[in-house]
Amino acid sequence: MERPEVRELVYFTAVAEELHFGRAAARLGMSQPPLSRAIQQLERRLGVALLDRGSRRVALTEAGAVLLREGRTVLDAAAAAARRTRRAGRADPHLVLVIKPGGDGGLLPAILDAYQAEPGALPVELVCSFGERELLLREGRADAALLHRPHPDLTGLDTQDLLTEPQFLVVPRSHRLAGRTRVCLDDLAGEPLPRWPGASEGGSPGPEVHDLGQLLHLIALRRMVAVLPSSIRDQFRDDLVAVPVEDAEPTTLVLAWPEHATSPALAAFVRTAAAVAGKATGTAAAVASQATGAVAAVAGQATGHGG
Amino acid sequence: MERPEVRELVYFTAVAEELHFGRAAARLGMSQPPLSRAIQQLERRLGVALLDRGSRRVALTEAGAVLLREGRTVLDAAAAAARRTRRAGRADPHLVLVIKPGGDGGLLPAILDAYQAEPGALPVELVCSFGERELLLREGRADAALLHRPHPDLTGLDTQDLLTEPQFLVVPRSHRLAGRTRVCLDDLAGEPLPRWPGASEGGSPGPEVHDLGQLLHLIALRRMVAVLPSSIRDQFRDDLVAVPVEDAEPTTLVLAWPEHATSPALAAFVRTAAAVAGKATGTAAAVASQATGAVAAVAGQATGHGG
DNA sequence: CTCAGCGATACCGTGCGGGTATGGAGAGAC
DNA sequence: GTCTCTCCATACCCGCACGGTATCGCTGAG
Repeated sequence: MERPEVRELVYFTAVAEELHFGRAAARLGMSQPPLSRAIQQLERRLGVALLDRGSRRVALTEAGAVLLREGRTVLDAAAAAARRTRRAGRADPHLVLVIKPGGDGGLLPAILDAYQAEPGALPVELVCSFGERELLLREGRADAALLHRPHPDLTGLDTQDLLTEPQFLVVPRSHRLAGRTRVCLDDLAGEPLPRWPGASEGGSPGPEVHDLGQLLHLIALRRMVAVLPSSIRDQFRDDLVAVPVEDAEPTTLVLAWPEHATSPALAAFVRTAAAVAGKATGTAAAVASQATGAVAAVAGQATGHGG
Repeated sequence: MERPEVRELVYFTAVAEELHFGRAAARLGMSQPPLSRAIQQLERRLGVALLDRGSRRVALTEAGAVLLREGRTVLDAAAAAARRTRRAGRADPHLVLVIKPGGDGGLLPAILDAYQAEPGALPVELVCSFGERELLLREGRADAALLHRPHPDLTGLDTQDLLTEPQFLVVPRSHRLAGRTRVCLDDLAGEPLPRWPGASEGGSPGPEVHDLGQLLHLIALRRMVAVLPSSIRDQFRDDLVAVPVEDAEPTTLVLAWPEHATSPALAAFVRTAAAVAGKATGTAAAVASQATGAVAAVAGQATGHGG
């Protein structure tokens, strides 16, 4: 089979990113010759040239570009494997749920209460993060996350829809649009929109925002406006108003977890969340509809904890 | 970060599968003591017990079960990385397309012709496989595959719909259902259905089938019947007839490829296939609709080949 | 009680990963 | 042209860790 070793992939990734053996060696905390040798050995074992060595310039070959991309996924998978294994071995089993503060659609208290009432429920540790929430799942740092669809990249994750909400424009009372009964997206031309860490860089050049309080504060200060799900109004300050955005497509709150997860505790949590959301919205028919295979399959197993 | 090494994961996987150090060591072609040590070292580095060693019985801990599952994905990713890299470095760049013989909906000749007319088109190598076609993609052995939706597991793959067809029951002329103008699935109770390698084991206990000719032959011999997409009738023998199955949901022929693929040649192939399929079915609107992000993103790049 | 099975431990050799010193080839300065 | 600087490859050496053999210790079966 002739698989590359993790260490070799780390080395190659460093060189491929730096395009410079000396700097890569420094980054790896080693000297340059063994690094050169390791790359040569990797090339020999794969039977493929990975780098074009001009004496003044190092460049990736086609194969090298492929290995850089594929190797990163291997390294990510290995790191996630280590983290998930360690967490599964903890003496105090618990579920880690990552949320966007204020982004729970008001459902979270009911979900947590209902889950804690389940037999064999584990303590749920909440982690707040504005951006990169799905990254925490992929890295094995969390068991589940509350996200919003449409979402840039849900590959590798399974999901359960919880709640679909219309979107509202949030502005200070004194804003030119505050009196409108509805607006459309074109009305927002020129308005500064929030930008959270990790989100679309090129998009809106507004200030970077890290939590909901800060966001609402900045809106109140007329530094920006935002388009948010309707449930955000539960957490409103007196000086803000929400106006329906008629041509913004509704957003769906989804519970997401790493695909192929097998933890019974996670399965119970997903089931509970779907049931609570279904009860809250009355669409009981949709409940437990779409929780994807792996977790559904283990729903019957005995006990276990977050992995 | 403390990532496990590939070699350690291979060792652990062997022990976890055998639940026996001696047999695992034999399978790995080594002796038992270094294997024991390696597992101990892995456990020390992860800070987690992976195995319960009863003196007569070895069992997986919770953490061990997690690492077994996660480790397999790491090993698969590493093997796929090696294969894709090797293939990208081949002197004769080409695309590998895996098809089910007879399962191309009649579109394949037109797609191949149109693709070869594209600037920078690579030779396309066809690989025929009845079962496990998506496995070849995941393993890095092929660049693209023709599959049918609904499909058991498309995770990790991007897809482009090509053609949606109603399904027909295929029976010999002398069959009791041959004269019907339509049937429904209930009519098939008791009929032996084909079983292809890798497909649902528990399902239909019919003979195992490896290619289309064999399948049609077996149907003609009254050893089985099959429900197949309508385009199958292009390849019919005189002694078979096709009857519409009114309650079988239509099947969609999809072109699938590993997600995050970046080969421009593959992007061109996907574009061409979508265009040909759109032209054939008249639904030009759907063309290039849904070819997912990564490949679409590289459609503009210069040249390259199958990775 | 004895024996057999199996994993852990002890000990040893060698191969490989990593270090230092040096070579050699291309690009730029003059 | 040649001098020099940069940067990767080669040569050589060392220590460790991986793998092998021998043996121990535990435990369950008879």
